[in-house]
Amino acid sequence: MCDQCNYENLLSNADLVATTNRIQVLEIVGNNTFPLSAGDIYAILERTSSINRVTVYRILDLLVEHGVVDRISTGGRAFYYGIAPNEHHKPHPHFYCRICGQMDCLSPESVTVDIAPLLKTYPGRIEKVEIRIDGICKNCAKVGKK
Amino acid sequence: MCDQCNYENLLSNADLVATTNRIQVLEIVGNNTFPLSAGDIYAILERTSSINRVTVYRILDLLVEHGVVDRISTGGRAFYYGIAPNEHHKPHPHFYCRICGQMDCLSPESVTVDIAPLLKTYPGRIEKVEIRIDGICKNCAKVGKK
DNA sequence: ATTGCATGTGCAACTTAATTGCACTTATGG
DNA sequence: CCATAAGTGCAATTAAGTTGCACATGCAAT
Ligand SMILES: [Mn+2]
Ligand SMILES: [Mn+2]
Ligand SMILES: [Zn+2]
Ligand SMILES: [Zn+2]
Repeated sequence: MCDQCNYENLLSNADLVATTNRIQVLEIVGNNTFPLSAGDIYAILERTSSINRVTVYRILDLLVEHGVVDRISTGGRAFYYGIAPNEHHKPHPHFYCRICGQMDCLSPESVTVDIAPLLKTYPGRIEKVEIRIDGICKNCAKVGKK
Repeated sequence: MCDQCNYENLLSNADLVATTNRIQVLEIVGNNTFPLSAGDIYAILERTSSINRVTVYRILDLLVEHGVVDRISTGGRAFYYGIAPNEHHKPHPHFYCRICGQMDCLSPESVTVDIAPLLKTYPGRIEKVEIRIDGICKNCAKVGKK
């Protein structure tokens, strides 16, 4: 297991004390193969822990602020969270199903982007490029809900 | 003024009765050079009209559903709305300032995207590709808020 | 003209996701 | 041990959007 996959290291590398709550939140985000909402994360945690809902929000904010976790917008009302891009985890687009709310990670190669022209001309500070595909996932398409 | 720039035509072409309220909402969205939130749109409208807040939300939903208006997600909590892509209005990315919440339309050429590989392999239905750049706009960068 | 119906709108109440204020707890250095 | 800061819990609040239901308006069939 590499340094980047050890959640305690990920936290301390980001100048964050590795508290039990933080580790647990980060484990859920990191072990999941697709991004989850704060509500999803809390629902999973509360089965085994007595962590407070607000603490989950605060930890997620903190992890986003320190670049450990990525806050991903959806076609819906809640944010989703996934491990932030790093050397072991290339930036990649996501697919959001407008029926079931499930978010998929797409391979970095599935969509190619070039923001060079923007970088040359944009007068503000660019911090993040988010690419999201919206539609209906395989499962929901099968069920035939249009 | 072309057909696509006449808002009453835009509505009837989308099989929507051109009521005063719908025209007014569409005018605000269409005449603006950058996307606005439902709250922004309502704030502008209520100065001169007695339209209800809920009606604004319902009209925006309807316009999105009929492909007249585009619902754009941000790095923040509210959706923004702009004229949907059409032959006079190419799809383009947006910039969202995390400080002031202002959203800019970027030129279609500023970012190039190729989703061909995804289209070949993705098993669900793809309805929309959204590209959003987050960061700090020129004005807010100047003020020096980090 | 009167009725019936569908569409459009207004208003109050509600929901969801997230945030805030403040108190309590835990960890750490002196 | 104490002082302080960091971390957490809980209740209340907010922001954005949604829902239910009543009223209004337009139009077609009688
Ligand atoms: Mn991902
Ligand atoms: Mn635009
Ligand atoms: Zn789905
Ligand atoms: Zn700004």
